Order: sequence, then C-alpha cells, then structure tokens
Amino acid sequence: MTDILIIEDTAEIAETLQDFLRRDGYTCEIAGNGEDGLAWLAQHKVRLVLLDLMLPGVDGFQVCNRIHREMNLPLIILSARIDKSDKLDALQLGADDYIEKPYDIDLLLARVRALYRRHYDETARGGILTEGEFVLDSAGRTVIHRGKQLTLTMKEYELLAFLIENKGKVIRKDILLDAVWGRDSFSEPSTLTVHIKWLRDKIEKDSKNPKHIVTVWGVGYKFEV
Amino acid sequence: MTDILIIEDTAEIAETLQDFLRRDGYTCEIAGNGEDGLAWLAQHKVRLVLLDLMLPGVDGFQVCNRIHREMNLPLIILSARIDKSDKLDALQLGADDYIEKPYDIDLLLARVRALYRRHYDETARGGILTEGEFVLDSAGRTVIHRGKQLTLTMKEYELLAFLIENKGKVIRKDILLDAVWGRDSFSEPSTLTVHIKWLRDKIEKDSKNPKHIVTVWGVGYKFEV
DNA sequence: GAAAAAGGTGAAAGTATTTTCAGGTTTTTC
DNA sequence: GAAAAACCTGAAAATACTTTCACCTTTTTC
Repeated sequence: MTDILIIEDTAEIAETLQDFLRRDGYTCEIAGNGEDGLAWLAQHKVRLVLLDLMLPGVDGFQVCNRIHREMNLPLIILSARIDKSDKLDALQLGADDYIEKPYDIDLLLARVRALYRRHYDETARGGILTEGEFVLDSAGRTVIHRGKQLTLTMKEYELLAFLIENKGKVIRKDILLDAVWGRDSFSEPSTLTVHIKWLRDKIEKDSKNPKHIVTVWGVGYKFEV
Repeated sequence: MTDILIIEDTAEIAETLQDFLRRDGYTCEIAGNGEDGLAWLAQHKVRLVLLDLMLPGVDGFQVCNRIHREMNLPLIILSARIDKSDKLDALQLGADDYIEKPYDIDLLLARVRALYRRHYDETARGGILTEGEFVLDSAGRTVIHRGKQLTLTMKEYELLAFLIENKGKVIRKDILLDAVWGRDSFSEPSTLTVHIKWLRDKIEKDSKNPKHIVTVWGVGYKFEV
C-alpha cells in the first residue's frame, strides 16, 4: 500500500514533491510516464494520485480518465496549461482537483491533505466532516458546535472546512485566499481577515482569545481542535 | 449483497417500505430491532441502512453510532421525535440524512436514491457529480455544461443536484420544496417556480422548450439527460 | 372550445453576503 | 521602549440572492 503515486516525467520535480510529501507523512512512489503509472497502479494498491497532464507518450487526459474509470482513485491534476477549459475537461474526466503550475508546494500539500482526508478519514463521509466538537454538513452549509447549530455563509464554510481539513497545520494567508477565493481573484488580504473574524465570532467562545482558529504571526492561521 | 436494510420494529411500516423500495429496484431486508439489525449487518453485506430511532431494546442512537463506526455505511434515520437536537445528535453519530415521521413515501424514496447515488454511483465522487453533459462541483457551486462553466446560487445548485440525483423520476413540487427549502419553511409554491426558471435560463439551450428540466403537469419536475 | 387550473415571466422589495476601508490594537523588531 | 509591521474591528458600500406578487400563457377538464 502506497499513499501517493506521483506521475510526472521531470525527475527533479517528482523527487522534490516526493520529498515534501514524505516529510508530511505520506508514503510515495514515482512513475516517469503515463504507461508506467498505469502499470504500477495495476499491480499495487495506491490511495491518491498526483498526475502531471503534460506527459510524454500517452495523453494525460486519457491517463486521468482511465485512473478514474478503472480504479476510481482520488486524483489531483498538475498542469502548466493555462487554457481554462483544461480544468473543466480534467474534472469531467474524473479529477478531484486541479493545480496550476507553477504551484506553491504548501498549496499542493494543503490540497493533498484536504482530498486525502475527504476520502479516507473515517470522521469524514457523505459530505459530513466531524472534528472534535465540530460537525460540518456541507449540504446545508451548517456547523454543529457543542450541540448548537450555526449557519455559515458560503465563504465562511469553505474557509472553516479548509482549515479543518488541514487541522494542526499552519496555512499561509495567500494559500487560504487561493483555496477559498480562487487563484485569479484579486481580493484584498483584508477580505480574509474579516472573514476570519466573522468565523471566530460564530465558533469561538471568546473571539478575543480564539482557541480554534489561531493566528500565526507573519504566516497565516491554524485550526486546532 | 443486499441493497438496503430496514431496521424498524413496526412490521407493517417495514413491509410497506420494503414494498416501495423493491418497486424502485432495490433489494431489501427487514430487521425488527437494533440487535437483529446489527447481527444481520455483521454477517451480510449491505449497502445502505434505514433506521428507525425509536426501537425497543438497544437505543437507536447507539445503533446509529455502531453502524457508523464499525461499518461506515450510508445511513438514513427515520424518527417521529420532534426534538430538533435529535437531528443534530443523529448527524453527529454518523447518520447521513434524517427524515421525520410521518414521512411521505416519495420523499423517502427520493432521499434514498440521492444518498445511494452519492455513495455508489461511479459517476459521483468527491463532491463531483457527473451526468451526461453536466458536471456539478459542490465545492464551488458550479456546473460545467458542454464545457461551459456556470455559477449557480445555493438554491439553484441544490435544486439541480436533487433533480439530477433523482434523474428520470418525476419529483413532486412539495418534495422539492421539502428537499431544498426544508420541511418547516413556509415558502410559497411560486418560489420553486421562479427558481426553476432561473435554472432553466442557465442550463437550457432554449428555456422555452426545456429538454433537461421537464415539467410534469399537476405533479412536479423531472430531470432528463 | 370555454372555463378552470397549473405553470411561466418579469420586476420589485426585502435580505443576506461580500468587500473595502479607516482607524485601532497587538506583536515584533532593533 | 519606540517604531514598524501585522493583525483586528466596526461600519458602510456594493453586490448578490431570495422571495413575493401581479399578470400572462399553456394545458387540462367538461
């Protein structure tokens, strides 16, 4: 059983990725092209795939589609292509997430953790994410906190969900903006600050002394149970 | 392999349920109490559980919790209890949905289909639901239709998702109101009509002649691919 | 085929959400 | 411990979403 298979032709990039993923606690294998990747998948159990779309040989989209149809694995696409329709194609062919190159390694790690958790964490299923005193229900954009139901707005919900999916890890502010507002939004950093405030007002007992959404000076925020 | 296990002490109710579920194409077993239910689950493969909270013997919440923790099965709670905190408890203990008695059988069938599909349909995973030319991404409340990305509002998204999860079946208007707006909202029927219109304006090529969201006179609407 | 019922449309009013900004506070740096 | 940087707060403006309503069109009923 390998946690993550990286399908990427540039050895240097693949090895850097492998290095960071291992430091984050995942076991990791590399396949240098689509054929090797599919071959490895046919013979070994793997839990999540990182796939570079621009591969020599077999078309990346085809690999994506086969991984989805034949193994139904959580799959993140990495790609330098700027064409926006590629993202849509990738999602349609079975990818769960799409990260544009050049990507920030912290962003990638945060996304991997979020996707991994959504699939394998026993506390997360059917759109319901449980963490400590929190139960997030994505269907109704509600949070149950200590038996009390709160209604969050869309942005608040996504912010909280992303922080919880990366609980215990500090998430940089630009990565949060990226994850919740999208890479090409031009939101002010203050927008994030304000939403963090709304969230704290809703979920912290004493929002002046937050226990869950903790500020990490100069970096970003961290969720603690 | 049984599709659905009904854990319900009133034989009459259980049999009626079984009857309707079978007509809807699911194989179905009945357990008359929590112990029997857990025993059956320990020995047979089951894909979804319908559980009455008010059982003789073992507490319904405990059964709920064990089914979640030990088998991690999709689980719908049926209950006559009106206490709102019960719903929250049930979700926290691992239920995926909660239906209040007295329930409408069509509502129940629609919810079962939606939950079943979310878990087992190969075209639905990781918050991404694929159906024909449609790719719904619940994370961003977006729909990709013929390669074009549309942004839906929350109500539009939920309406479309529920219709697609029940594709091919006519869904009554009151059940749609129930599913999207909640049982105890007092929305006018016209609210639904208007949202159907917004949706059609977004996803239909010719919204005067809808091909996907079809009106079924006197009943409700049906999604067709 | 007229009347009744059901559904569709467009606009307006009411809410809610999101963003921005100015000024305040806390933390870090030197 | 003063200055700078980072962060927080509250209010206002802008935007988006939801609901309702009056009137119109289509379908069904008799």
